[in-house]
Amino acid sequence: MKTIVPSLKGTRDFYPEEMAARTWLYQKLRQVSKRFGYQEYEGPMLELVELYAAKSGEELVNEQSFVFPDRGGELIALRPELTLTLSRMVAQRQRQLVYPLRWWSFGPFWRYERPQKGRSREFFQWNVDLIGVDTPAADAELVAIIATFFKEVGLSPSLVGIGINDRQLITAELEALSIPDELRPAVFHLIDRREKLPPPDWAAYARDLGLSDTQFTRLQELLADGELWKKSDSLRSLFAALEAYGVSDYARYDPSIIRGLDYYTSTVFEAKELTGDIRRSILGGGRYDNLLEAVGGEPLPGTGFAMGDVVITLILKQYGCLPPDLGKTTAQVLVTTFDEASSAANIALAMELRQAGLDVLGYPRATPLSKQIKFADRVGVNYILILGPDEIKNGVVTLKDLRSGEQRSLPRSEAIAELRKLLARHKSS
RNA sequence: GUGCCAGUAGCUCAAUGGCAGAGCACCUGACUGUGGAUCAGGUGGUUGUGGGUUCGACCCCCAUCUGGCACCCCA
Repeated sequence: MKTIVPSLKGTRDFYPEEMAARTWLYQKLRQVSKRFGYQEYEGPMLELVELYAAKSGEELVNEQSFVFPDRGGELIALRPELTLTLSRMVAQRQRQLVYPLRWWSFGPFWRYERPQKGRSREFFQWNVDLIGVDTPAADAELVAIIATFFKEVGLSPSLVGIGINDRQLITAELEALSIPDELRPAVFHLIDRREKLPPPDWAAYARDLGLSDTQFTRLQELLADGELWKKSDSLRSLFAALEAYGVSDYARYDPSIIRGLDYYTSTVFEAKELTGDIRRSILGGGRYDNLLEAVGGEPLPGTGFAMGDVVITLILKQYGCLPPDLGKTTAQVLVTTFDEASSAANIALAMELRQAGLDVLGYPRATPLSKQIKFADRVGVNYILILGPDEIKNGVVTLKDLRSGEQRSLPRSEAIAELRKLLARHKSS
């Protein structure tokens, strides 16, 4: 074997089958986003590092981004997320945009992390944001979009769920426990770790942070309290709205959801697979009411979420939700090339079909029919047309259905209409 | 960035430190105007890469790359 220059760590090659899966996913996202009236947008893949500095979270920008100096010495980042780009784009036109603003996007992102199942260095992300309103109903709309998407791709509430919490609620509870403000980020992190660490380690971590025994006990009670949300006006409204949307079966209160990014101000949520072995979250999001100010705009509330393509694709594959014929050609017909003499007639026939709107493969060489039929079979075309000397003499074409194996000859002038009929029937069945 | 596990044909995997193999896939033929099934035959490898130990290395040692698991972080 010759040496092939390897692909870069953490990148993926999209062969036609994977590309078809990605496009399929994109179409689902697009459909759901549109259904809720969101508009598609896109930002640059390159941003100045300072856009992210201290707003996304130390680690994300300092350790987990691709950063390099450009020829002028400016520090450039391959975008690790979209929310700050979105905030900048909104801030730049803040006075002329119409609110509430609803935008969505699907594009590539990069994070310099150690690749693992469900995590690559280059990935695609669905971003959906609603800006200009700070109501629980706005958060509920986003959760409803997620639930609608799950339903649309065939993931039932028994397979995936959306956990919801409010950082303000937890903050208030921590204050009630006399946990000092400066300890809050650390305690948030502690809460975030609970399901990951064995209980003794978790307890040790809490002690190391300086929590007293009573504070620790109360914190555990908080996290076990499935009714805690009832103390929060906004969470009560949010869950009531989800009821109205008819998506309550996907959503549930989860006091341990905190999220890592620093810019979330109140509502936070996260979707996960409920039963399977994929532990990484499918998507995450929340409310970020200070972000516009942070990038130099006027204060403006916002809420949104992001879903990576890697985990969701694994899950869709696992549950057989992806269409089965993704690796197949999308061509509908193969026009064979019988021999050199009839080659021109075959090319002309193929072009006629294309002009009629059919997706048509030709065969760029005269070889035995057996080869061409085998090719059609393997590539996944269902119909083939044969136009050889006999057919040309009689003004007909031979149409073969590869699934049934049946074939018949029909007047050449009727070929298009007949194919359309067969394709329409096949599509509807 | 840390620790652990793995890497052999296109794929899934064998091979006590002693001749690199099987199944599937692929190609050819049985079948020169007809695919799938069956049968017969065939192609395919610098054992991830580079060093070392050894008479001899897929096997042991070191480094490195890639993937996976647990961290870290997060989509």
